[in-house]
Amino acid sequence: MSPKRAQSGDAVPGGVWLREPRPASRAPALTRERIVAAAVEVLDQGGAEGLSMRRLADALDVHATSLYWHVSHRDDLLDLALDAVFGEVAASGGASGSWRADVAAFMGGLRAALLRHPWSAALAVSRPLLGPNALAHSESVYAALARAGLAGLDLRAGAAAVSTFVIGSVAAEAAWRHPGAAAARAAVNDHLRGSADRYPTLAAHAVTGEEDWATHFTRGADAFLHGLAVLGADRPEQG
Amino acid sequence: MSPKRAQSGDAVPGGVWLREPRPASRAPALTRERIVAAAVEVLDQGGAEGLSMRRLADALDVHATSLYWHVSHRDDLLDLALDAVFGEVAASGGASGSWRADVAAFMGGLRAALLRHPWSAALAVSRPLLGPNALAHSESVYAALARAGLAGLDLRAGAAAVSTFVIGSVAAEAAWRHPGAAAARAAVNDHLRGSADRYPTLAAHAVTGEEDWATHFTRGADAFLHGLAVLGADRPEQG
DNA sequence: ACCTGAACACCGTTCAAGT
DNA sequence: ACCTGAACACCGTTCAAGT
Repeated sequence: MSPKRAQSGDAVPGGVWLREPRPASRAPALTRERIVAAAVEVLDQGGAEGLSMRRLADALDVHATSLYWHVSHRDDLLDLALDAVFGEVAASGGASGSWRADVAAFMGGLRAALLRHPWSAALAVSRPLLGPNALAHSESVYAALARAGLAGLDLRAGAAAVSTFVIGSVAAEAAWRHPGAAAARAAVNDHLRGSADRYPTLAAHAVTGEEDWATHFTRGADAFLHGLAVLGADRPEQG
Repeated sequence: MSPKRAQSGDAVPGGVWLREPRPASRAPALTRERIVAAAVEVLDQGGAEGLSMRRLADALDVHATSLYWHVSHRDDLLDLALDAVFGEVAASGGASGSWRADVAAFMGGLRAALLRHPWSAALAVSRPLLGPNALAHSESVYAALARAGLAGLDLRAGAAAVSTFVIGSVAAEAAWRHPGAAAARAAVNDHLRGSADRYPTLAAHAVTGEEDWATHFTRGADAFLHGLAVLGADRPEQG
């Protein structure tokens, strides 16, 4: 628990033999990679608000203030951890012939990675995604949409919309995946049914048992990709 | 600054005249409405992380612990403030004849309200939107999409996608609207141009001066609504 | 019913000091 | 170069007490 190592030997006679020699290569105990890996683990267990500098330091058997040598804010930690999640997205090559199938695959891959780390989607909406892994993913989407005929502002809008849709969907899904979500959903259904006069359409159509998030997602993505295809066909060249 | 009122009179002779009589109607100093209004103001000034119980209490000339009589967590405050933002969305009636025009109007109205309170979109992605104003907005969207021919799972997926797109877009936009965003954007552009080997498509197409968020948004929304129209036409009836 | 005040167990971050 | 330890200015939340 408390970070201690045998360093300053007490004056015990013959104590040399009991002490480790100073390591020759002096490899730093902490590295960015170790810190980020530990941060992802802590985040997986306790969510974003469970990641404190002290708790992370504890997990690394180190003092909280030591982290500041490798990282300048807590926010940096979050950004690094988030990019690590983007790094888990299967690269899945690229040109399969159909840009639409490629983009759908990218979206599905990102969704899977974000779902594996339920804290990540909520974070991704509000932070600029500029890490190397996030950029690599962006590059793939841009390339596929360019093949669809999008360019300039349309291309940027399309790519942004794709990310926004995936990340936003997972964030919503993750918000409903906590323990006790079933009870919460039942309470919502009761509330809607009881307010059928104020929310008639919701009472009739929004009430549901366990939602099927996966087809929810693919169906929305389908609609979306269809719209993008039309956008590409409508404006074949544009700066 | 510090919350004080003349209550317990010191034993000054004739001091009765100097003290206010105990107010007859004993109206509570704090109400939920006052608290929420103040919270929105504090959030507008300092963002989500600038809202602390103590700071909010200060703004209301009250002790921090007094807030807990009216509200049970800080999270409640955030949810209430968020629903207040949804309350700012112009109701804009409904049936204009074209469901698509109606949904586009709802999306634009929500975007405007969220942009007025830059902290709100990032919050909206990760919290269930169950306040009365959020539900009223949902009801409008559901009703319009039902007129488009969507039903059952398609309707829920479509409505969720509409909200997700709007809220996610504003969150991204808000993240780029801080002071110094221009410098940040320039740095990003430099970085992308310098990494043209790794991100060729980004270097060619993602680099831009000041982004035009509004047309960015409407173009994405257009593509999206087009896809939803197809979804409605493809599956005219479905539970 | 509504507000105060003290208290508890935390936070992120700094900075001088050690090795 | 890298880590420690003390310190500062905060946090959310509880609970008994006042009126």
